[in-house]
Amino acid sequence: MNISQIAKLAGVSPAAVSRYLNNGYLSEEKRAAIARVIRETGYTPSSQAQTLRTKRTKLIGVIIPKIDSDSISQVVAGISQVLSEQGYQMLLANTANQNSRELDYINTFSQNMVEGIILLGTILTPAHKKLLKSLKVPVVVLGQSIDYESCIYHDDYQASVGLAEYMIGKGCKKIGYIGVTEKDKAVGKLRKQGFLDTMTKHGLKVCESAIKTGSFYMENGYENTPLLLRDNPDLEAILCATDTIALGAIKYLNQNRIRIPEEIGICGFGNGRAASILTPSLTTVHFYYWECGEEGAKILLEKIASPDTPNKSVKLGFELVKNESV
Amino acid sequence: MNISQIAKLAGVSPAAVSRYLNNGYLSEEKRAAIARVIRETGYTPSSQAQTLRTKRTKLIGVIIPKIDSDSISQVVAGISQVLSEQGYQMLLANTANQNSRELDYINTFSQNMVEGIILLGTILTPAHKKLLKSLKVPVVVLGQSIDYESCIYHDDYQASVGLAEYMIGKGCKKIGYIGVTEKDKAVGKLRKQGFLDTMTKHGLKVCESAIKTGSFYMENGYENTPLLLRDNPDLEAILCATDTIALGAIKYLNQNRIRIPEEIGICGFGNGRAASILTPSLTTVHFYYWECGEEGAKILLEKIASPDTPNKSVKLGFELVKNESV
DNA sequence: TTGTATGCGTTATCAG
DNA sequence: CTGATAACGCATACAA
Repeated sequence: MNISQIAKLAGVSPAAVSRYLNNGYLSEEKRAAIARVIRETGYTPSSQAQTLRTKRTKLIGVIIPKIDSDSISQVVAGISQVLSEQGYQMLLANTANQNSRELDYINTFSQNMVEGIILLGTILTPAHKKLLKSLKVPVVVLGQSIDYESCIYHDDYQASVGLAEYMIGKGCKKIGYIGVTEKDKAVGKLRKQGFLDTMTKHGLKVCESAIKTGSFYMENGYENTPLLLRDNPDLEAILCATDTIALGAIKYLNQNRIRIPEEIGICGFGNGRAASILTPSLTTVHFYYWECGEEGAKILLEKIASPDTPNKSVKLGFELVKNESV
Repeated sequence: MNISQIAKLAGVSPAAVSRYLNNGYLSEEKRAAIARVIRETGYTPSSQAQTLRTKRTKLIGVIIPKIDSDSISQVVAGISQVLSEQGYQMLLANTANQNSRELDYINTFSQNMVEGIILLGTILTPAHKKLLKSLKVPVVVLGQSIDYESCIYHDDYQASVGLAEYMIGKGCKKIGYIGVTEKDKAVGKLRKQGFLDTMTKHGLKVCESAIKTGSFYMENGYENTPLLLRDNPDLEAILCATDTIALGAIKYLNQNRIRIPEEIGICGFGNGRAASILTPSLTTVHFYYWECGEEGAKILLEKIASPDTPNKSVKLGFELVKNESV
């Protein structure tokens, strides 16, 4: 069923039907006639053909490193809400932690298809910068601070300082750290730096063996905690770069009957669902993930509406969640 | 940049370029010439125009009730993997638990855009049935058993029987239940029925006040647990229809220093990330969520490839995760 | 206010 | 093997 068949049935020209669809000039009678035919036939215009003409797809590409993560799924939920309110659809691409696929998806998306791209950033390489700057479609990067595109990010450094101060305030002096690759500037580098700087400020040493690095998964915490304890028998607490890593650490400690926080204190980042349920509940920081997605989508839609809007970079706050694990 | 400009630059006809793009008949020299021009210009074909001709969008619509859920995000991850392997993109629609929006999205998707739809089912009404049966595009329903479309679902009933048997085997006689609306056949009705049937089979009574119903969120468990305890002072255990609900119950019990499992046993469904981390760890059943998404996507792609494939309905198994909470 | 004619970028047909 | 040409379904400039 296409526009000219409808026109024929309604006894008008295809152009009239098009005008009907787009609220153009039309007499009441014709309007009514067309309305009736469309209702009876259940006709809907082809969005492909519309796009071919108007160049508007109403599609936003969203690229994420993984979907089964508390924090990311919240960001996506925030994005999803704003987009659907504005009549946009979300094309979701999951790189499954294969960084190179980010570039592929950015390309695929930008070639055609989407009007804008939201990238949940992890490791942003020079190749990213080059590719992103070359795009015709607007981009917003979430979770990492960059200077060549609009971005929304969390105050990872200060959050880390906050947690470290809190741990030190609780009397911990010998604190270990389990993090992720520093190639991830937000989660890997800044959180670690905030910790180290705070320790230094208080005159506390952190030797090389008290710092471990691994993946974004629970295994990281589970496998590095015993190493940390082996290398630092007098360890009093562990700061983990994410709640998920902290969960892995807790799993190991529980299994080995090491009491939290009496023997070892634990902190994470992200305030995931499990944090408040655990016994003892996990001390962590709350980041505004949902808002991050929401705000990111809004900024992207603004950029689409007026392409010459200057880049914005928004730093979101955080809240210390002082629970019982330290 | 379009196909005829490329053709002009390469000194061939647009048709030749099209053939180049689609692996048609072409001499080596022309092929080389076209390849060079395409490389130099960075040309990519317009997927809209391609679609307009071929009717193929390479888009799959996926409709979910919420994104920030352990189980759902795993299903989506499974779907995502299969689709991307096959060169399909995923259009994700999040209804945010507004059931009516499911119908809207099914309509939007099916009108144009997508070649197939995956629906993560919750409450399937007669309106759903009518709409789904009227669609031209293939559909696969995940998580609910229905007879008019292909579906992949879990053995909710037997899983519930398994948990109930296990609890009874542990000596519990007075068991309460916190569930969700029975309009959700899989999670609401079957899980409850499996529990009730098993209790009856063992000659154990479950009075009305030992059964509570609420949302899919933690609040359900958190708010209904005290009611359950008030109405049934001699309660020995609670079976919760989801891990998330169980987490809410555990939160309440922890806050009120009611020991698990000594005073009250707890079970859930789903084997979410938190289950094994909790102390005591949560007894639950493992469902194959990732595989559910994977299998669903495969079946959908089969249906797209050969539209007259008969409907399939696949029941996935489960595994009892015997942890410490009961 | 209305209709005609044209083109968006591609692919399929068909004659060469 | 190749190229001209006609669709695909729609929106718009322009003429009426």
